[in-house]
Amino acid sequence: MSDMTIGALARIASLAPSAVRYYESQGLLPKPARRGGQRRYSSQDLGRLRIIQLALAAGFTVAETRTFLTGFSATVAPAARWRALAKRKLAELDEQMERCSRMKKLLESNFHCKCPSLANCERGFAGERNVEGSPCS
Amino acid sequence: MSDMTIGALARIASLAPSAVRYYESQGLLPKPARRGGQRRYSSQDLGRLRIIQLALAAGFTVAETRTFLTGFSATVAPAARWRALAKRKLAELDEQMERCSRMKKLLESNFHCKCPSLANCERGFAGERNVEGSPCS
DNA sequence: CTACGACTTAAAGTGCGCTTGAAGTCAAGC
DNA sequence: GCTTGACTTCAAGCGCACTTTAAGTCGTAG
Repeated sequence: MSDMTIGALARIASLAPSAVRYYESQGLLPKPARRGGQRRYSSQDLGRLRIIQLALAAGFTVAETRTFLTGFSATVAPAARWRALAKRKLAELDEQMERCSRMKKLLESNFHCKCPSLANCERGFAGERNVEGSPCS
Repeated sequence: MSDMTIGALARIASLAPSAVRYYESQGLLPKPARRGGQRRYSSQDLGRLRIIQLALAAGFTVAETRTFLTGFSATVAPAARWRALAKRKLAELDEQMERCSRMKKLLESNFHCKCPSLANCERGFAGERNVEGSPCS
């Protein structure tokens, strides 16, 4: 599992080698050991990469992700700032899940009627009455 | 509620007038009536705008959102295609909620220990052992 | 009449998260 | 020795969702 090239690591994580280099350039991944000028990665690096992928997929920016991975090294109270950011992001994640849930409901409410679009049939959307001409059953 | 200018509509929806014009240019909003050359919006337009905002916030692209709003007008089986896309997006929304949930757990697991970063303290992350030197309690 | 603020257009610019291109290096196989 | 393929760097390019800029129009108040 250890001592992977960037190509091998990228294949396992299902992303492009260029993305891995980009993460390194942005301080998300540490500068790895090299052999013959080429980067070599361990399974620990893979673990870290998976955290990065999860964070980015969950909507974190590269800067936020870096902060969570590396902390606030330059401040007087790094842990306190970390917790403050974490708290904010936890709230944002809740909001995002709520939005996804609402969008799901909107889609589902239209899925089982005859309307081929949300524009004609808006039943299920908060407070909206059916638009005239909607083929809603 | 009806007969709003673009500025009024944008203020209510908490976005920039330029964003509303952009949505119109992308076919998300219909071309509104005009008075003295200026766009006038109804509360129905506001309803549609709120759907757009929800869809985009939930991770839909502009093109996907347009499809859900306007349907597939040029195909032989619009409703069938609409349903196929809706089904795919419902699955994607589930995945996104799952990712958010996993990220929340990762953040929470680190929130209550002494680590000021995820890099040092990775407890709670699937399969990961504590990194040596981690101040994890 | 003039000044003001909010609107209009089309085109160019921005920020983010990468990707691509060009030119070069390295190790293995024939 | 030479080719091959995967790697290297750095800079430029891309797609998306807007935003900004420049120059102009409209309706109201003074």
